Amino acid sequence: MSASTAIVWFRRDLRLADNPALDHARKHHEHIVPVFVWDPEAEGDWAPGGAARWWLHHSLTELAERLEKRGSRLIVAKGETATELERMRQVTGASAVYWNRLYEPALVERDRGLKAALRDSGLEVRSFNAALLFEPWELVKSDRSPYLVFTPYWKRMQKDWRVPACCPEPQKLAAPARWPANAGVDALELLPRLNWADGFARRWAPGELAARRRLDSFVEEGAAEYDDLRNRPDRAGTSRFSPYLHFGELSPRQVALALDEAGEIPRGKGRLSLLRELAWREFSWLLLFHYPHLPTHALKEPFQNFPWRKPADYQKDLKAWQQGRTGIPMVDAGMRELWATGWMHNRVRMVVASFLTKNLLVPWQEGAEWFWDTLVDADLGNNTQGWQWTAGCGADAAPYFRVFNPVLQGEKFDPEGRYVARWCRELAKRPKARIHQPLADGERCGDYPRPIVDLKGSRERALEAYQAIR
DNA sequence: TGAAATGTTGGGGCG
DNA sequence: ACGCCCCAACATTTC
Repeated sequence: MSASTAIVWFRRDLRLADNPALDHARKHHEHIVPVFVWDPEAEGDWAPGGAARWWLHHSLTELAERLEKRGSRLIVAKGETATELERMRQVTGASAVYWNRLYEPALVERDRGLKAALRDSGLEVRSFNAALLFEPWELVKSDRSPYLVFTPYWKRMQKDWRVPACCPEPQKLAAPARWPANAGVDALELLPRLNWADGFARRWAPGELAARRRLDSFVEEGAAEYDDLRNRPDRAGTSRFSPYLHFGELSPRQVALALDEAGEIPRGKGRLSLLRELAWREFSWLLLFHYPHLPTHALKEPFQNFPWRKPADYQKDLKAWQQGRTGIPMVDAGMRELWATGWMHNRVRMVVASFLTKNLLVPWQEGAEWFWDTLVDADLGNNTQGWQWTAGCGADAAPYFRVFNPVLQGEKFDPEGRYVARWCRELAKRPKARIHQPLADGERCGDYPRPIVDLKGSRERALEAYQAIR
């Protein structure tokens, strides 16, 4: 081991365990400089939204504490990444920069340029995989083109499956001779100015330690019932891993390894079900990597001609949807849960997305943008692919004529109406049997709004719109 | 990871 | 006992 210094550039790999860039630095260098650079301009239209910034603030704060406990620091900077890294390199005399890869199209390009520039200036630069079980270029069809249908992709992943290896968490990180200036996390001003995020803290504990607790309790308690309960928004049946995975406080390798190591009994059928969900995540990133225009453009070409309504026509409906005031109980419950907690149950995401794109004929990009700003787990791969899947214009998407009926979905997955009653308090005193129904003519229930569209009529309108591009 | 319309089957009530 | 009808339950087709 040489007495050299390495910069470890943290991005969305905000953990110490199973962090290959950090692990590599620790093995090959004496001194480590952990760095985070806030450079939202580099992310183009997809810099973290409001809810994600709240999460990021707390996650960085915790990471800084954890590093301090190990004799190190998190150097936080704000500005153009290349400039900041160069400045830190000069102060510390670092000879290497390491990071874990990101796959957003804008960042892939930025990082490629950065890597070349840093190497030209004489630094050793290496990047690693910390975010995915398989790289987007690893699992492709034999002609090297990406999979466009999930099932064959999933089969392929199972065929190539290997129990993942995780690198260890360092207990001690040697400080450099000289630390660069540290702006600190607060200087990034990531917290919302108003008290919007107060409810987030009641629901969520960001950070690596909480992530690991979540994983442990899932393996011990959640996994066995996951297969049965994951579609039930009225029960705590999902993994709730999504924000931890997005920020890299938890790696998919750690999840898969924990499930592989757990015995048959505690994990039940949950192991394969959860791995399947991880596979969807991988599939989403694969698509985005190979089709960089996906966040704004439908994968299926004919959808360029889809007769979406125009902004002037749908603005009011979009607002009602965002505020959870559509008059459709299941939809409003979901949108209110999102606003209050920065998260929405996946089943309900599909319901509200189907409602926006099909019943309201609002372009899916509007929904994707709203989710981007309000979800703590907003993730360009998952969000893009989820919206395109629901809108019917993506890879292996639900055919356009699959229109979710929010009343039936509610009756099926929230059978006692407890989810709706929780988020739409006005409806809590309604007879259980009718709780998922929109208000009937003349019926009143507090100030709960009348339905902004007729479900049957708008469904037919959506099917007619589909005829236009067939 | 749909919903609704349409088709089929079979049990039971009834003359 | 038998044919007829009704309709729930399930299956298939269509969007």
